[in-house]
Amino acid sequence: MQTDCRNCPFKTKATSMLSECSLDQLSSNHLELKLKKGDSIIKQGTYSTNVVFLRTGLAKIHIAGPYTEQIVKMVNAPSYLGLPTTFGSKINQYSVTAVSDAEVCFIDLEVFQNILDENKEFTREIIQEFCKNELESFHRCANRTQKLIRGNMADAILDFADKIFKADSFVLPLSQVEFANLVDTSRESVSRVLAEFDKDGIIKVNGRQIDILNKKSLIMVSQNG
Amino acid sequence: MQTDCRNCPFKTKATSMLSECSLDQLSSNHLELKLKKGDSIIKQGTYSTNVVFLRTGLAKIHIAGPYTEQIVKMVNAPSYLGLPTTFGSKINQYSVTAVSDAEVCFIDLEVFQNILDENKEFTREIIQEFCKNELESFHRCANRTQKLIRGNMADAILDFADKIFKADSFVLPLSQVEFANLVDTSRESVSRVLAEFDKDGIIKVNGRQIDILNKKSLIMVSQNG
DNA sequence: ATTATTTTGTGATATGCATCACATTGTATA
DNA sequence: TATACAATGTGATGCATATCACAAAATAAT
Repeated sequence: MQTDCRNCPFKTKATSMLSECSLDQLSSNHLELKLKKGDSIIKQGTYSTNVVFLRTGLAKIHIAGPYTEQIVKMVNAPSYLGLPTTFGSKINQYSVTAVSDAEVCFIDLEVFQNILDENKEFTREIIQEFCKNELESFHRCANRTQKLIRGNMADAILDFADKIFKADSFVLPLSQVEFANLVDTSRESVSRVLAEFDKDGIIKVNGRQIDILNKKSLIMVSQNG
Repeated sequence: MQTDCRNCPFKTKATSMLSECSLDQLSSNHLELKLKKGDSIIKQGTYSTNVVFLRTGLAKIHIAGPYTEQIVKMVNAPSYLGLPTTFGSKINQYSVTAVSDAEVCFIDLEVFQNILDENKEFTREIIQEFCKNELESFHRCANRTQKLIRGNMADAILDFADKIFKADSFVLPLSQVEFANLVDTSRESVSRVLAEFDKDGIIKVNGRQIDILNKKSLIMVSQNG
């Protein structure tokens, strides 16, 4: 597909400053796709030389662990996906799946690399992104294993509210099984703890609709393990 | 301290290809230090605008979790430390401490940024490094929480052997408390499981001296949770 | 050498949560 | 509209492992 990236309304800050030359190269070397909820964006174990730009929508990054599928991260647009894979082994080390309808652009790695080489601002933004991710994963590592399930679930709910939806009412984009895989627990515990939170008046649960009623309590729970 | 980085024997691949100009800049803008085991390299919560190049030695990256200190990663030389902090908030988000004698260079962030801007090869190497780290943290995330303690301890021992020491006999650079913080368990469990592994003839434990006797068994254990 | 302090070994107990089992509801499919 | 299948709710049970409590050993300090 041939779209002019100059007019892409989903550019990140740094992409807006790409040189004309780079924008041209990008325009003529990317494949734009509209995806539906549940569609696979990157498949673990398959070969790939593309970087994926998530223009719109929400996705989950997940890995086949030794026993179950583990969701390691939720990502919302705009964001670049698949860099670790393409810069590394070329075999995807994880899967990415849309959990909402989404639009993505597949960019050839070589083109992406050229753009990096020729646009310092863009490179900085990418590196910053990596830095942020690394810190996040450190914190996740330090939290997840020390807190009890209630704490981790509170964290996850707060993350959805603050980082993903930027609202205290939202529809969970995950089933309880997926939620469990994100929070490192069992499906049953997710069900039970959600019910507890509801009973305690911290959140209101209605199917997958979640309304945070008492954010302070939720934060308290997240801090008490 | 004024040393000529041109002759530094600890350069990484890409650093060897830095432009003359960049090497000059680096030479006249870094502080070289010799550290002893236990010395702090980066302190969580303090302000910093330095990137640290770990020339020689072994370090641990650790974070104050909600309850205990958590070791999120072991790093051996040569390696750059502190990038996520300096590119992000300038307040160190984690601590780094030498667990062996070590040599480090403190490089001003501005200088480091200039070098990134002017040396594509170097930038690529740094990005590759980030990619590798991200993958590692994903895998850690997917493993740690699904495996039982025996599996995680086997993993950690294999990591030390393969990634850190590149030998099947080594002296653990960590106390049992630290080891526990690395593996997300209690000090007591570390003691017990090490004794078990020894009893089963998988490894030989002598104080902190570890000899892997049966690597296949160890790998088996690591895979069975 | 002697004392103090940290590190390690090991039993007994308590508990958070996974697992199993099945009922119930909700949602696609024919 | 009926039927199949997926997602959820909820009790009962078992188990891995954290925690507690000391003893023993090793290391550091005086």
